[in-house]
Amino acid sequence: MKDLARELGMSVATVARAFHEGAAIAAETRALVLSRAAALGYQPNALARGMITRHTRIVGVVVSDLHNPFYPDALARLSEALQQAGCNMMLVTGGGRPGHPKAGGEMAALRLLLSYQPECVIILATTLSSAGAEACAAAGTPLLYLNRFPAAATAASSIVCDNAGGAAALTRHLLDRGARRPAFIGGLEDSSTQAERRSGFLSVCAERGIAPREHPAGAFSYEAGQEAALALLQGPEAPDALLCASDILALGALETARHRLGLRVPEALLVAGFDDIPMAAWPSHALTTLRQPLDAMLRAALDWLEPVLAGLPPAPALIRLPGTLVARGSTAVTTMMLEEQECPTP
Amino acid sequence: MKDLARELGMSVATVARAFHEGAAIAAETRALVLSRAAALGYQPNALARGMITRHTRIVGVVVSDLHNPFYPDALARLSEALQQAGCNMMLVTGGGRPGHPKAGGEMAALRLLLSYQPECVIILATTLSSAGAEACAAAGTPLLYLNRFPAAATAASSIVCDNAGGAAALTRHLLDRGARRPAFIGGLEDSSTQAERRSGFLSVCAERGIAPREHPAGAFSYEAGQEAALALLQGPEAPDALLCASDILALGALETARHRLGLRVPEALLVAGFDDIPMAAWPSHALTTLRQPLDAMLRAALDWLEPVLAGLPPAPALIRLPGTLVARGSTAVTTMMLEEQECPTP
DNA sequence: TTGAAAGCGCTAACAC
DNA sequence: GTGTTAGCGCTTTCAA
Repeated sequence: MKDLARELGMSVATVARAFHEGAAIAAETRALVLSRAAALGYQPNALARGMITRHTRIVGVVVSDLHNPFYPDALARLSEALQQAGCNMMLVTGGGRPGHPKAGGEMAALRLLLSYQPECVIILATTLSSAGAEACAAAGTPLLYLNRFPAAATAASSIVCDNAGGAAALTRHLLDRGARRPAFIGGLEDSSTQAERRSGFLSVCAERGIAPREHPAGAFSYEAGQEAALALLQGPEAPDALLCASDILALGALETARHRLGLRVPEALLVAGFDDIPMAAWPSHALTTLRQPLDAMLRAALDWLEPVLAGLPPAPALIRLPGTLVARGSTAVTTMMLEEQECPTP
Repeated sequence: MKDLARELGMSVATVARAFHEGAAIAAETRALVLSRAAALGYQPNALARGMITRHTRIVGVVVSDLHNPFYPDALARLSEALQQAGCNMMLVTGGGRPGHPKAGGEMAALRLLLSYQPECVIILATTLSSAGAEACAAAGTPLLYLNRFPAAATAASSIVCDNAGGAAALTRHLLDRGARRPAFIGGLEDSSTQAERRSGFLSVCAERGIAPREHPAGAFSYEAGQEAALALLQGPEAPDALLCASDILALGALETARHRLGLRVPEALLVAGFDDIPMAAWPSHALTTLRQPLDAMLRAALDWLEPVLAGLPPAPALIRLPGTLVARGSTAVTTMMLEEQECPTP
């Protein structure tokens, strides 16, 4: 910038003003500066700018599990939205469950992230313990949870799908289609998503007087779904319907039920998931699921972001948006089940 | 930092030194500073540090298509590797093909990224036209292509899978299993990946004296695979084998062939992909594919990164690593095909 | 509308 | 080992 100023015979201050929307500068001066800058490929240094203005236009994003296809999808949309808002995304990925060897690395990465003075941190994950929230609080960085409800202690904001309501709708759907021995396959033990979905399942079972079964798969992964299916579906009194805490779990269970245990879905077993990842719609799977309202969630996130980028304190929000039940072949009513329904228990 | 220095009765320089590995500072002084800093949740400002040292430890990453499951996978590993190297990742996502409405946004985002003075930019994508490379060159930022071979003009480095060799191996695999009318389903028109995979296919066809067929799907997506299958597989002289330029394409084609066209795979149609995304291994799909050597590619990327982070000019590399053919059910030899093979053309 | 000058938070010479 | 000083590239008062 100093070079540019010298070359154009102006002060650095004038050159700097050319790069600012509302600055007091003659239109022609600005045009001159900008054209010369473009020719040189010059751009103001965002680090230096950030130091002075105390606005970096960096948004930190923490994603725990890119292997669950829900997250790449959400991340892509979030990234697009941030780019449109003129922000830059710093990404931290964190492997696995808290207490896991990798969890430490995640915290270190978050701390490193915070040292770049991001405008805020968005946690797009079911994990990351409260330690992360504390670190953000200590740094004075606003925190938004997407798809996770914060622990009671934190002052963070949160935007989630109505997990309990969605799971309840799915459970009713399963029961209405003739399920008599439904089971819930849980995901990551200490995630709010899992807890809420489970409670939706349990409450509908209670309401209908059905004994709930469940299996803690321990993770939101295809492999966990496989293991859960193997553990649950063998033996005489096996479940006749599975509500899985996420689609990727459901697909692992579904594939295992069909191809390893030889169970027909939906004839002998109903399966439902949660999220509506792209693979759920593939005809081989045709997985009934609850579609998360991603668009609405991101819109809410951007609304939350607006004051934060303007330097104002964020409006602490706890937003819960309803999803949509998407019924597909994995819970289709077959003739066999209709007959069962007509003459329930002997 | 000033506050900390005052509180501890030291100069800012001493406090600063506590945060640097090799700095000349007494062990006890350092311990004192670090413990007080930890208590306050203080961390040095990375922006200020970056300005002086001219090392930001920011690595820019451009990903074009998070909807293709290959990329989240690669991104997750890259991110982990970068975090381990003490770097922070700035992510730019870019929608679609060049010339597309979104392509402009991608360039704007890249320019914004460059203004944060990243140590380098890694392009994890088949797209992003040479304009991106020029912008990096103008900014003096080293550029590494992962999974894309650069245009002749650029000075950028590149790490790719041996696409031509892999596609050739797959083509031989298909022909050895009895394919007589193989077709290639291409992806994004102007990507090097697509061009190299296509050339591998064509050269083996030529070598074996087989007339190649092909269909330009126009994108590396499930939907493009669906459309390609519909366009190719109807009519009397339809292909009996598909080599798809990527797994996600192949899965779109495979699902459509089976569920919409009623074709049996592998009995009536062989299908192979490229990449080895997780879904390829799911039993419903059991897709034969060529596994990209992601681990080796990332290792090579880190080797390339090392001098760059040290401030040295990067060793311009054009690294091509061999993949592994993974044979699965979608190209299994069936009795029917064996018979065909035993008495080829009447 | 422009220029001069101060300073954001930190590091790196250089003295001591 | 530690303090002093200058300055990274920019924005932003304040005067002109």
